[in-house]
This record gives sequence, structure tokens and C-alpha cells, in this order.
Amino acid sequence: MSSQSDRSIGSRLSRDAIIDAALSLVDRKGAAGLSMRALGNELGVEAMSLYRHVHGKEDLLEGVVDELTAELVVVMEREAQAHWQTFLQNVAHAVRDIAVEHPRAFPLIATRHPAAPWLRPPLRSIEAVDIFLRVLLAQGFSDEQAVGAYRGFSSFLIGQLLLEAAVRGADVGGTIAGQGETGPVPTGEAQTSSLDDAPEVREVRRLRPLLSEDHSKEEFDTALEILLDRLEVDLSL
Amino acid sequence: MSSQSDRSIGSRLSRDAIIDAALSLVDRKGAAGLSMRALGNELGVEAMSLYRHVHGKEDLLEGVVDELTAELVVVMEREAQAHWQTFLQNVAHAVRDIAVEHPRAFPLIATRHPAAPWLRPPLRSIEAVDIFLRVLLAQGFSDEQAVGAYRGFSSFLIGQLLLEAAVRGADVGGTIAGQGETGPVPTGEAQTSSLDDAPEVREVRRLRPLLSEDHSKEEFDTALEILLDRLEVDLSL
DNA sequence: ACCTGAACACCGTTCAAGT
DNA sequence: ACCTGAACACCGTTCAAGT
Repeated sequence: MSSQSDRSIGSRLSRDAIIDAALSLVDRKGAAGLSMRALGNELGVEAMSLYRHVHGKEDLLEGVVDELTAELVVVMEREAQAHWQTFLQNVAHAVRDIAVEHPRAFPLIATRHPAAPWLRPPLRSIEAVDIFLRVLLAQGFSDEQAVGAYRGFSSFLIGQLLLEAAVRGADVGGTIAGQGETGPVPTGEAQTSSLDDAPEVREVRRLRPLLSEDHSKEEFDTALEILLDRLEVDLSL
Repeated sequence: MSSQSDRSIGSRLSRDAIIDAALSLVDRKGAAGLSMRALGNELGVEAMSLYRHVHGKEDLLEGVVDELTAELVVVMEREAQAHWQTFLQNVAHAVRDIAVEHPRAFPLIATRHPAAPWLRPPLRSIEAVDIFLRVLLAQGFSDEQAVGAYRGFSSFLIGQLLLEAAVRGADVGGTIAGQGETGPVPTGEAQTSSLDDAPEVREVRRLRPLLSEDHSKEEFDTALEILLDRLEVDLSL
């Protein structure tokens, strides 16, 4: 049942298995918890063995991001014939699913530099961008409108989801590098008292319940609708 | 003229001097280039000496982010009497100035977890949020509208500026951890040929000039106007 | 009071050596 | 062919020791 015996049943070390294990480690411990040595340990192998299958840690992280976003190309190809609004809505929700399922890995998608400067996360592969542009161009978008939509869509997704993932990732366990998930997290009351002694925090104090409410799903959907409405207006000019 | 002699003229080691040097190091080498040892070296001192003034690397990074965002509270207090649209526009541009001046440090603002889960970057201090809410509440925003504006404003800034900072930061020098700024960057032609042999990249290829155009300032301004328009519509309902 | 040397427990990575 | 031991050049951090 240990990782080691799993592997010795014949699965062998492979790039895919290594990337799977790396993603699982990031999901559980955060990006700071991913080291070549810890990953080797997870797989019942010495760290040095990993270098036979990945070119180094950068390549490994790239692999993790690629695995996380691979599903997006599948969704985009499947929905390529849909109306562009439906297409964008389905892609957006597919990206949000990734952020919700992997809150501690999502920052990697948002912050790692794509292969070219004109690629923007989370649609950071040439194939993904090509499908994106083709779908919009086929439905009446001009070149400029399609490229503008790519940029606006990218910024929208990163802005919404990086902040949502941060909240969800913090729930899973502290992300402060040195501190494991065993740290005593002061709940509500303790935090409250430390805020109250500041001189000018009246509104924050009064509105804290409201500030703490989670409407991330609704906010995402309405912000997405606003983006789609704007694109539609631009299109009809 | 060396850092060491600068310090021995009497400036002494201090938390502020350490944080200044850390920010400068991140600006020049990226976050991966900031180590306690490299920072000590920069200041003409052993790494261990830094621990007398900062509590550790996490505290140091927190200090860097606080220094980067300190100016925002100043701007907000100065503009607190302005119309809320002017107020938000000035704050937004102040945040963008930070991203443009410190493209390699800006990801720290976007990704480091604030002190409480209801704080969102880049307005990640209680004081900043309190001023923000007070200004809006004083001009007719309901509690819900003010909190909603805080969230929308935060997401907008992170989405726009993290992607803009990534492009500018890549220009300054490769952000891939192991690779210094001396790596030979293939310019245009080399990248082009590597993309062309893929089967289905027609639109990306045709639109690459358009994709590479930098309209970040205009896009920021128009996206900001759209956000302000939406808030105004909500307000008048 | 302030800085340092030495040490500890980690990193990523390379490469000759083992099986 | 695939994995490992040993080694190198780094990390963050602690603490007794120096000045």
C-alpha cells in the first residue's frame, strides 16, 4: 500500500508518474513543500533517479502546469462549434474547476512565465490560443477583437481565480513556507482582538462578517457575464 | 563606493535598510535571487547578522511587500475627499505604478497570503481596506456595494497587472530560477521557426504581430472605466 | 550591543559507480 | 537500462563565542 510497493508492482518510474506525484504533493503541502528529495521519497526512490525522467525542477514544474491545463484544450476542442458566448463560458468554468480542485497549485499557472511573452495564463499554450482565436474569428470577431478578447479573458480569469484560490488554499493549510499545517490557527476571536486596538478600523470591524462571506461562485458568474456583454457590445458596433 | 563602505560610514544595519536592499535585489535578480546570504553579501555583512533585525525570510518578504504598498495608503488618504470615481482611478494608477516600477517584485504582492482571509491583494492591510470602504460608504454605497466594489477592484488590479508585470519582468531578464540574465534569448526568428512546424497554429501565426503589440496602458484604462461604469450603474439602481 | 564562526538540516544537480 | 552513493555548491536558521 506504500508508494514504494505501488511502484514495485511494475509501474516503473515515468515522467507522467513523477508529475502526478508532484502535483499531489503540491496539493497537500503547497509549492514550497515540493522538493526533488521529498518527491523521490514519495515515490520510494532516491531524488537523483528523477533526473532520468525530468530535466530538472523547472521542467518538473512546467510538467505540473501542463498537466493541470491539459484538460482545457480538450474542453475547447469539444466546444469549438458552440456559440462563442457558450464557448467562453465553458472554458471559464473549466479553468475555475482547476482552481477549485487545486487551490495550492493554481498560483503556479498564474505566475510561471509562458514560453512566449504574448502567451498569457491560463491559456498558455499555442494550441489553446489558436483554438481560442479560431472560434472567435469564425463567429465575426475581427483580428483586433479576438486578440483583445484573449487578453481580457485571461486577465479576468487570473484576477478572479488567483484570489479565490488563495482563500481556498489558506483553508487547506498555512502557505507560509516555514510553517507546516500543524500551526495553531487563531480562529475569529483571537484575530478580532488584534485588529480592534487599531485606531481607525471602524468600517472594517463593522463589515467583517460581510467581508468574510464567500460568494465566489456568484461573483465569478456575474463578472463573466459582464465580460461577455462587453464583448458582445464591441462586436455589434 | 561598495555596499560595505556605504554601511560603515555610520548607516548601521537596520530593518529598513535590509528591506530596501532586499527589494533592490528582487528588482534586479527576481525573487529566486533573494537569499539571506546574497542579501548579507549585498550589505557587506554575514547572513546571520540579518536575523538581529528581521525575524526570518518570511518576515523579510512581508516587509518588502509592505514597503511596496505603503505608498497606497498615502495616496488613499490624500484622495479620500475626491469623488469615488476619481479616488478609485488614482488608487488604481498608484497600484499600476508599483507594477511598472517593480515588475519582478509585483508577483509577491499578488501571491503572498494577507494576514486575514478577507483581505485581498493589492489592498492587503486593514488600514487600506478601512479607508477604501469609508470613502465609498460616505458617497452612497451600501455595505454590500462597498464590499463588492473592494472585491471587484482587487480582482481587476491583480488580473491586469500580474500579467502586465510578467511581460515587463521577462524583458528585464529570464525568471526561470536556474537561469541568470546572461542566457542567450532567441529573438523573434528562432522562436518563430519553433512554432511554425506545429500543425494547427494558423491564426496564432498570422496574428503574432497583433498578439505581441503592447497596449497595456490603454487596456488598463479602458478596463478600469468599464469597472467604474458598472459600479455607477449598480449605485443608481 | 552587535556581529560572526561553526554547525545543523536541508536544497538542486552531476557523475562515476553499481546492479 | 535504470537506479544509487558520494560529492559539490548552495539554502535558512540557531547559538555559543567573539569584539
